[in-house]
Amino acid sequence: MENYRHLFPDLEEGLQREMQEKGRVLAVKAGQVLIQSGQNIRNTMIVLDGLIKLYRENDEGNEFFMYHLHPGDGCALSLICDRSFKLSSVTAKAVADSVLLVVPLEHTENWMRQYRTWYHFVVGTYRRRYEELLETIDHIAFQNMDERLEFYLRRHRQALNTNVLEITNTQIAQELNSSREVISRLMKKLSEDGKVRLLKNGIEILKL
Amino acid sequence: MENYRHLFPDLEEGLQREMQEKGRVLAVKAGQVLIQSGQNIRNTMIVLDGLIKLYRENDEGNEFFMYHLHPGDGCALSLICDRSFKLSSVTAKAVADSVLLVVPLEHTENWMRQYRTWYHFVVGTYRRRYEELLETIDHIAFQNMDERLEFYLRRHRQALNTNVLEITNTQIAQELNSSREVISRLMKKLSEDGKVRLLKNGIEILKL
DNA sequence: GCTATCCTGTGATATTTGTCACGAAGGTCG
DNA sequence: CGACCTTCGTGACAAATATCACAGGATAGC
Repeated sequence: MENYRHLFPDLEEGLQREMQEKGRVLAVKAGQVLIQSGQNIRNTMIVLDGLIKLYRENDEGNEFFMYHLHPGDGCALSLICDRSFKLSSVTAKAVADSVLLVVPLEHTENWMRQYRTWYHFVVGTYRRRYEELLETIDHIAFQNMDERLEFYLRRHRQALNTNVLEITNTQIAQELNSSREVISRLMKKLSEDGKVRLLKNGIEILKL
Repeated sequence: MENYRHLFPDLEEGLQREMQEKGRVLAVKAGQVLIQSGQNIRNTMIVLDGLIKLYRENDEGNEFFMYHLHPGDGCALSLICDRSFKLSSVTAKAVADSVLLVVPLEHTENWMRQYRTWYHFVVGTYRRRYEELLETIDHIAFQNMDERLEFYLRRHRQALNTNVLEITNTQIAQELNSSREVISRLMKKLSEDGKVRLLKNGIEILKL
């Protein structure tokens, strides 16, 4: 945890110490599922390193990409659980090898009243995620697949900080709840427009 | 405010007094717009009476129904604003004549640390709205228009607590970001299936 | 009663997206 | 090398939804 203090410049000294004492550092492998849909939440999770992806899932096994969590981000759903240990309705999966700080919920509720900076952290987290969800709704509600695909690519380029995304059309189709063929065709169009280049095992983003 | 105490059985005595002192009671007419997209938020709003509808809007004037606020509900976006006075990205409109409690943000941040019950109130509010948004995403992402329409009708019957909705197809189409004709056709189907009855100025929900 | 307006119903058609079928390219492993 | 797997591209088709055009009914205001 000491190595990660730079991620939380706004959190006060005492709080940082408590995070170190009460929290457990957990390393996870790329691809590992952290929270399964329908599982109880008993811990707050904060990303220290790596990258986490959050999905919404439904009964029939369809999934839908919500947003990424970067180092310094907390998982909104697990930050405030109101003691009721509600069921989680999303799936969190590590995109890259990642490191998490796991803190039992009983501590974080105390921090909420004890540390003004923690309150700001939680409030900021929730608000950002809420607005990110709103943005997602905008896209599904108002836009066509081609625009949504471009947005998806931009988002992923930014999150992974690379112009080359090693990802299959099948995977994209799943996360946008579309079908491989549709993505394939749209991708061809993007390529013809010079917006991306199709590599043999991924996509290079040229200008989006 | 005294008349509305029963709405907040969980809020502690001192807090209720402060709400009464610091808050301003505001009556609004049905149809009135409370928060316009892009407007600054400087006050927390809590619904005391009536019914408020929240919409997401985009640049081209399309709107999309998000959820209702009932008496006792706080407006999530305005509850925690993190002092940054961010722009609001939604529109709130009174469905019926309504009464609101308006509290300047500087007070509510203090309450957050001072009153444990306020903290729970805010946390609960945010979480519920967050999950409501998730549910909305499920519907747009995974379901067809007919299912979404049924869900819309159920939601409105529940919110308005009546089986007769005085609402036009045009209005529904807007809120689902569809078109009047589509709603008209689907409504006919619902009627043929005996799920609704089409009245001359509204819809009676029979079994949904 | 006349006109303007709003809401509705409906056919025809276009667009978007999903589904099915199939073949090609590349990779892995025995 | 050959069997197998995954991925991709693509044509043909189906389904869902949007759009256009138009007509009828209700209602408010004059």
